[in-house]
Amino acid sequence: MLLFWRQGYAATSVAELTAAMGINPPSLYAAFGDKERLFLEAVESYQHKASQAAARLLAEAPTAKLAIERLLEAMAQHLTCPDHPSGCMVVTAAMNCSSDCSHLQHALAERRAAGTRRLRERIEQGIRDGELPAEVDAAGLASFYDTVMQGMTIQAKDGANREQLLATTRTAMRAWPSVDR
Amino acid sequence: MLLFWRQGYAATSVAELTAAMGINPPSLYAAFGDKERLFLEAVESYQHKASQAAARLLAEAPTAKLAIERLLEAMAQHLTCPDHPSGCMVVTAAMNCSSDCSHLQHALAERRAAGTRRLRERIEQGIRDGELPAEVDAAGLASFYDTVMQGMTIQAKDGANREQLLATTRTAMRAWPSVDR
DNA sequence: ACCATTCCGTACTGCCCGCTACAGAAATAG
DNA sequence: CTATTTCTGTAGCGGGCAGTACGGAATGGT
Repeated sequence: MLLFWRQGYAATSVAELTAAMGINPPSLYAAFGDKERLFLEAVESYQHKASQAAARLLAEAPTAKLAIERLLEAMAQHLTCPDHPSGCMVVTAAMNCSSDCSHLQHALAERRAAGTRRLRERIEQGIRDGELPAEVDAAGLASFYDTVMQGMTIQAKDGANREQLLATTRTAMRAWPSVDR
Repeated sequence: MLLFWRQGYAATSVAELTAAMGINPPSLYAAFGDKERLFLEAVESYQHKASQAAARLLAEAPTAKLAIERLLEAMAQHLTCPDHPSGCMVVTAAMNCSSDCSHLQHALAERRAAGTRRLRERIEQGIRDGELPAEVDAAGLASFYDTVMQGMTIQAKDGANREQLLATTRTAMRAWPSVDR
């Protein structure tokens, strides 16, 4: 998972994977089928924790605004954690793929879309709770904060530190619709 | 350039390049040296137009806020133009690289950093012109709008249309510091 | 203790990669 | 019209890729 995370699907060879796992190619193929299924399992393992944590964050925050804010902050923390590669694996791992693995790109794009959907649902909840005017475009707002988080992945990969990402987070929260707008 | 743009450096083979150019490998190597230098020339050609247009936009806008707003709008237009691959080549083309081409990643990261610098300078100009309070963090604001643009590249690659990106642009402009803040 | 089965390490396959040697064609010069 | 030079197309180089055939070692049931 760490190799795929750091280098992406195509740039990571089976030889690197087997070396990192301390096994030989036949064991890898017996256990996972092929490189592609191993990749999908790695993504699944990555996202299981990440998306559970995000879901809890979104659910437990008292307001939609706080939910988004905490999610952005958690993302800033996650993207710059020194214990693993920087940036979000779901965003970067299948960015440069030739045409023969476009289904991997689509699989990850689908996961990103699912994340946006959860964001939108939390914002819609905020509208129902009266925190936001009914005419607020929940999908557009979710898309905006998703865009910011994906941009933060690029920034993190380019070496931005945590404080810089948190500053971006604070700036992004200024775009939250005010009650009188 | 279009191939590198769509697929990235590593995923584009010399065979594809020669086929697209209608030449044979020896001609390519005689003209460009190797695949890497061809890539750098393609990036240079890409960015020459793009960054000139951006510089003009930034310079000609009457205020810093309008400059950033028009830049974001132009970016939304560029990222979703149907005449070429979606997304920004400088952001995506060397995202997944193995360790042996990390210098290409750094070269593109440097170009991205140069873009952020131009943004910051325009904002600092706005501060000098009294459009913004002196205590505004120009670097942080530039970094924020750069983050949004880079996130828009991911969105465009995931199929977002122009109107969606323009909506994100409008939302991002709400984060612009107001005079009384 | 014996045997069947499962595991694993070596060594390999065919394939495509970036890149190039070389021969024949085209163009230019005398 | 020939000689020389420049270009270009074919065919192939070593090498690394994803994936596998197979023999021997470890395991476990009887």
